[in-house]
Amino acid sequence: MTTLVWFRQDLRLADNPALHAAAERGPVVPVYVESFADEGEWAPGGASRWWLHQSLSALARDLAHRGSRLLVARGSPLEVLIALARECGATAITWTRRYEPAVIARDTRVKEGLRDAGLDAQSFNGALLAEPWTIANQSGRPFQVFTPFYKQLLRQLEVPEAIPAPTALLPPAQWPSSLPLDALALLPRIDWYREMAATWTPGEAGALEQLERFVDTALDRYRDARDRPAIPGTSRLSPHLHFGEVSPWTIWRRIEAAHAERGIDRAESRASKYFAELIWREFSHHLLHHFPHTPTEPLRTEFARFPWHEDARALGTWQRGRTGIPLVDAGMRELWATGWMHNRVRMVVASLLVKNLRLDWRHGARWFWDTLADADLANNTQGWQWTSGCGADAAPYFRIFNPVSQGERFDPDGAYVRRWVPELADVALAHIHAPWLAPSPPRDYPPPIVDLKASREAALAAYQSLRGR
DNA sequence: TGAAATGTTGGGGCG
DNA sequence: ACGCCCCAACATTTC
Repeated sequence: MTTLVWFRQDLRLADNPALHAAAERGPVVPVYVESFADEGEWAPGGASRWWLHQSLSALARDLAHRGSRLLVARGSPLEVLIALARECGATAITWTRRYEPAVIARDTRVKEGLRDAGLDAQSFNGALLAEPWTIANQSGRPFQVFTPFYKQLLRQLEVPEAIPAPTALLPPAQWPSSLPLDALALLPRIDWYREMAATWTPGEAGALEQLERFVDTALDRYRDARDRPAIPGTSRLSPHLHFGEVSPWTIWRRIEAAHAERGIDRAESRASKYFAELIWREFSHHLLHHFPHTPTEPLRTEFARFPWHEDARALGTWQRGRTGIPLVDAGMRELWATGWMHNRVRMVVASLLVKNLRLDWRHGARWFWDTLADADLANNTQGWQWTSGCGADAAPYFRIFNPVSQGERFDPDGAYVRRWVPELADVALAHIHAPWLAPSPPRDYPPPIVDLKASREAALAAYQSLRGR
């Protein structure tokens, strides 16, 4: 029996239940269908499209090494898949589930349509440790606070056996026609991605390499080093995870094995900070599934009438990394150059935007969507609502980061700021996070866009106005 | 995964 | 020896 494998955000061969199920039954026809129109306003942004191009091209190579191919098409998945199935005599289709509201609606229609057409359509979980509908609190409702969600997930966690990558894939009797990958025009016409290309290796091999690098060089000191943006103390797996180049289970098993080798007992292993971060990703998907309006609406409804400012100039200054606040500008420039920003710095730049500048969090979420290679609707929505204080288990609104003291705490030698803000290369360490206080501030670096103390107080007052009613 | 203001404690200098 | 003050360090409260 020939099976189409519809690749989406599971761009890997190992630990891929949809591919495995197909390969067990006979010939496999792997296919990617560009159908961004179905994703509406959350079609992939520029950085994500660059990554997707690289990742698809890596997947095509990996498939070729196993005697197979990656077919590329664009348009309505239902029509494309039915046509391809006819062309190559496939009778079944498998894929890995996604959780974005628009995609769920689309996939439901696709599954019905395929079955109406007499095809065997089957979807699998290949992206989450626990799918959103498998976890509920005592009263059967979704969790809205992280810690009880985290504990419940750990309680019911059962690590499945790894599924090895198939060593060979049977080709169909006849390969259907395919577009060349370039026809999807995922790469920008202007070459702005040089630094991204130098920073990342998209694709399954790159993902597994990065996992090994993390385990070898950063896992042991993760708890403290993960907050230091100047050093590679985080996993840097987020874009790989978003595109499914590595499964969360592969990561989980690898970390558990490393802990075991290093004499860390099971309880301590389970309690590790890195696992908690993986489970934040699960929590984000849980929230997006149960509260599908949250990409555009605050979960806490009173925030619908929060007095946001509208200031296109300030937004542009923040986006370009010209706020005059070193840690913020460093982060925004790291994002622009590499398609990624250290998580500690994401919280700081977000706090400045929504609290000190008091711009609507949706402007920030939109900018991150277009510039992050790891842009993920669940994580991005959750992260912005958390910072803004309008989400589930959110930082209270009055929790306002001071980018100067955050810089002093987490970039104590100024290395991160100096790396991304070259105008500050010669500023003394004492003033690196607040150069406007230096005896002679650098001339080519702007003064701060806001007074941190005054804007903090104004933000608190705005928050009070919500509570007063 | 906050910061700043306010309160408390205790060591040490000093008359 | 003692009380007093200062202030750093820490804890608590507030936003």
